Amino acid sequence: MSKLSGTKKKIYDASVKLFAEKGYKATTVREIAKVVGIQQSAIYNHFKNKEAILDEIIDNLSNSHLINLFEDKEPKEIYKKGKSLLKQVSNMFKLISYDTKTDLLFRFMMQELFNNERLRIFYNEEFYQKNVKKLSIVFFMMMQDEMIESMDPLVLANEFFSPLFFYQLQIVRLKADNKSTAVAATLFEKHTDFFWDRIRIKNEKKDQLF
Amino acid sequence: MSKLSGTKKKIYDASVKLFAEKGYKATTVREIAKVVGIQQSAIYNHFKNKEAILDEIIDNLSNSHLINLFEDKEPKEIYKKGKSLLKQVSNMFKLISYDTKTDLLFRFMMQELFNNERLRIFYNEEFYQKNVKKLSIVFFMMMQDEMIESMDPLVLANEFFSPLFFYQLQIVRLKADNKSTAVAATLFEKHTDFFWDRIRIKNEKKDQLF
DNA sequence: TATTTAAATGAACAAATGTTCTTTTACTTT
DNA sequence: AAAGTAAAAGAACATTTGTTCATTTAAATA
Repeated sequence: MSKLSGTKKKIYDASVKLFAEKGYKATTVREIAKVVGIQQSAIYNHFKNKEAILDEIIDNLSNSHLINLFEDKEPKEIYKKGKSLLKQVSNMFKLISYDTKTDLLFRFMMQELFNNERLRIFYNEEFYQKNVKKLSIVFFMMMQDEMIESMDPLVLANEFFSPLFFYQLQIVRLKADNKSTAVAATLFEKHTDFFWDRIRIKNEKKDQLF
Repeated sequence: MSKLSGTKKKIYDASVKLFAEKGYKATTVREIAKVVGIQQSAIYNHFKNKEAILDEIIDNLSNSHLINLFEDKEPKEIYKKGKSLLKQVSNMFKLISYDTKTDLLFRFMMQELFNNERLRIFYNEEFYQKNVKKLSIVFFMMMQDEMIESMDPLVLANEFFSPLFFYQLQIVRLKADNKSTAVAATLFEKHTDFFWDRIRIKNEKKDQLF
């Protein structure tokens, strides 16, 4: 997407912004053109029609940082990091909600989720399933290594994932009203602390001191 | 809302359905009229304009079951119920996502969240803050009664609330594609089990048997 | 029953919107 | 410099959409 002709990229970026802020249906071709600084008819030199812009945005979601919580590293390599790995994942969610590009993509995704089946498929497969499965593999390995308690890894992955998603939604929603996100932002770390502290297998020697 | 003239209620219900399924902007007055079975002009005998329908729906969200997780009971009366109270709250979320009326309201709320400031205020104050605060009071009392471990009650409330919200969104999304919700539905209970088991203060006598 | 009121119809309008087409401009290639 | 190509502008069109209005129909009231 980065190697597009200047104008096409501008149209694309303006559309992401407007679709995220107002929704696809409420955004007009004239508005997009105005943001780019061209005539509405010029848009059709770069995209077949309005829907083609939408399709291209959805196509490119897979390449965004929206979904790469693990930076493409394999579970085997990283599970030993324990809590700091979870901190890292939690931080990725936080970054997504604060980065000015990915937060628009997240908002766009939530905005159009119920209006676009392809987007629901992306959300389910790439954003949710893929990450939760990877998380559950990591948790499974942690269990085998007796770092954390044994239980259904998939349930555990969902329990770790879902608050992060929710807090992310909170941040993006608060930003939509230019409200302070400070309190909500602390919940990312507090979640990881709370979560890890309740699943980790505690050092018995330490415990017996009490 | 129930004591409206027949036609007004029909318009209202059809609008909720269509707004939830396609979004406010994408729904036309002619579509609403078609679902009701009248001419589009007849709608204006009951509502000033299209936006007035939207406003009335938002006004009435406060009266819906969408937000009453506790059935108006006071924390003092209910905190002693412990886990079964959490089960009950968890079940309310599940019911909302399966009830054919409230699931439309929830979908409507998520659909229009970023397009309507009044809706965001409702979401924040009535749906989120109110329930999380009530939850944190309940948790605080449980802590004082030494039923659960001591920690920040508000963090705990968020940790309990957020997965339920997420699973609710999952159900509604899956239903949008007529997919099976069976797996997602089990997560409501598993969340409560997981959560309670990790915060409750365990009976020491029992524990010492091991 | 006669009269008033409310609600539905059918036609129409004005504005908005996606899209197309022709012309003009600007840049690249030979 | 000339020719060719890509992109922008400007005008226009066909639909869609929210809304209005005069007229008819139905229901309630006196």
